[in-house]
Amino acid sequence: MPVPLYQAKAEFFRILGHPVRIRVLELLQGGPMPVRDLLAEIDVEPSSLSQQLAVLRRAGIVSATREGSTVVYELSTSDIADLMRAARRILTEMITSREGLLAELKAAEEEDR
Amino acid sequence: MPVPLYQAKAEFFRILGHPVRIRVLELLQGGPMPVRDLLAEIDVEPSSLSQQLAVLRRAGIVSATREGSTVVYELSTSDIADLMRAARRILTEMITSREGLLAELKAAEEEDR
DNA sequence: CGACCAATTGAAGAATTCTTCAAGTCATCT
DNA sequence: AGATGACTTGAAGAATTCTTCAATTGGTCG
Repeated sequence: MPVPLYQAKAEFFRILGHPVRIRVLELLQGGPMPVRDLLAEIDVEPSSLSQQLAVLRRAGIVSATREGSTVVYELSTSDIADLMRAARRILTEMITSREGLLAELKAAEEEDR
Repeated sequence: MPVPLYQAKAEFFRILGHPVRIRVLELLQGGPMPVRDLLAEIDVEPSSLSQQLAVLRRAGIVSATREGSTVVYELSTSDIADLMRAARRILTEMITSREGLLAELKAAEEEDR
C-alpha cells in the first residue's frame, strides 16, 4: 500500500526546507558539481555539508558518484529547476504584495499627522 | 538588509512540509473554504487544524476572513497551484524511476538463482 | 607502507517543531 | 443575559531535526 501522495509531498517539501540544502540544489542546477566546489560556494563546514548532502541523497533528490578522490553530485531529475522557479515566483509575489501593503500603511500614517 | 532569497525559500518550503498543511493547500486550490469544510475533509482535530492554519497564516500563504460565525480561508496567491503541480511531477518522476530501479534489481536477483 | 587530503559517518546535546488539552473569544439563538 | 457552536490560543511534554566534533573510509603521493 503506497504512502498517500499528500504525505510524500509534505516529506518532499520538508527536505527542501533548509538553507544549505536549497543552496546545493540551486548550484546543481548548473550541472554536476564536486563537493569541493559546493564547499567553496556555501559558507558551511565540510561535515555539515556532508550531513545535508546525505539528507538529499536519502530522499533520492540528488545522486553522488566518486571520481578519483573527489565526489561529484548531481540532481536526480532536472524538474527541480521548475519547482525552484515556481517557488521564486511565489516568494517575489508575496514579498511585493506585502511591500505594497506596507506602503499603504505608511501612507495612511502620514495622513494621520 | 533583506533576508537572502535562499533563506526565504528554505523557510517557505519548510512551511509546506507538513501533511495537514499540504492537504489544506490542496483543498484551497478549489477556492475559498470555511474551516468547517476543511475539517470535514482532513482527519484531524479542530484545535490541531487551527494550529496549522495559524502557521500558514503567519507565513502569509493563506488569509482568513470571518463571515458570521464561520471563518473562511483562501490562498493568498493562486501561484501555489503551479508549485503543487511541479512537486507532483517531480514526485511521480522520482517514484517511477525508483520503481524502474527496483524492477532491475529484482530481475538481477532472478538471474542469480 | 606511512602521511595526507577529500568526504562521510556516528553520536550527543541544543534547538525547533508537533501534538494535545484546557481555556478563551466571537457571534448566534432563546 | 445565559447557553451553545465555531474557531483560536497558550502552554507543556514528546518527537524531530540541527549542529558539531571526533573518528573513519577511500584515494593519492612520496
